[in-house]
Amino acid sequence: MPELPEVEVTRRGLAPDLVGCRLTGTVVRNPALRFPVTPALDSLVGQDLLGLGRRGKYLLFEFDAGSLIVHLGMSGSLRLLSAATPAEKHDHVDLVFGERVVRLRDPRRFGAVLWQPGRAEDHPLLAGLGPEPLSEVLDGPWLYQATRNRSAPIKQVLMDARTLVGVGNIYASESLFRAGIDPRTSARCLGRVRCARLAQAVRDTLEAALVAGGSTLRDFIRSDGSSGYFQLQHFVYGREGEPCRVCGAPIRCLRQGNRSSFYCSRCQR
DNA sequence: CTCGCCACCTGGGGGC
DNA sequence: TGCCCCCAGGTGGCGA
Repeated sequence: MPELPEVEVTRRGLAPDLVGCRLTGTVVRNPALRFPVTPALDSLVGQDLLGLGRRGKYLLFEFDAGSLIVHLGMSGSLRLLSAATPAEKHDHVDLVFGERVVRLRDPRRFGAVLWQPGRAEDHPLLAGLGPEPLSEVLDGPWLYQATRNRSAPIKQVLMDARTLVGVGNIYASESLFRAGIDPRTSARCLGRVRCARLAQAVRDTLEAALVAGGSTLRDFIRSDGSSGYFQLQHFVYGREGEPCRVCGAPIRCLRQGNRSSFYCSRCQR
């Protein structure tokens, strides 16, 4: 489900209403997410939320003693609701802030809710992550250097969080289309020019998706319950057989690492 | 190291 | 209708 734009849209939707508020309760209806939900969420009750951060696709609820790390997996969403709203199926975890509640819904239960004392970046899941794609770091020279000893297809290297965080299956396909690069190209075969084009394409794609509120295909909804609409602007993702928006050739689909990759064989070489 | 593949889990859609 | 198989936005962990 959520890639960087969807997670960031969620963060921006929640932060203005929650930062500075006191956590007054927690509810764990089903702790069996990808990892067991951190026991004793209760110990956070009474603490003030100092900030709501993000690292890659992880949301960081920052308290004085550490951070509650939340990952939305494939099908997770966080909504801000009245605390009186009845929970429904797949509503696994609540963070209650007085009259309001942040509710995690995650049908597939690939998400995670983990407590990390101290600095969130010290958590083992976050420690090995690559740089943020919307930071100053991502540019042509950096991408060129980062791909030199990577023989895997560029699509899979883009989706590897140790290379770069935040780019998942949708935005990898979309970024490669915008850069005019075939997703099967070995990463190390990209020259400086194509690396520069791809770095810019990743930034442009993620920023355009952010502006559109992310992509809503199945499960993703914003914290206020509304949908993102970037899916209406997808050039290739989910468009197999439909005409390329640039050249009209039919969009093709192939499997890479057991994931679908969509591309235009005329625009991408 | 890196790569390629499997696993986790539920639900929706298509084909028969 | 019902059943079965495939597919889905992520990513840790395994063996090669």
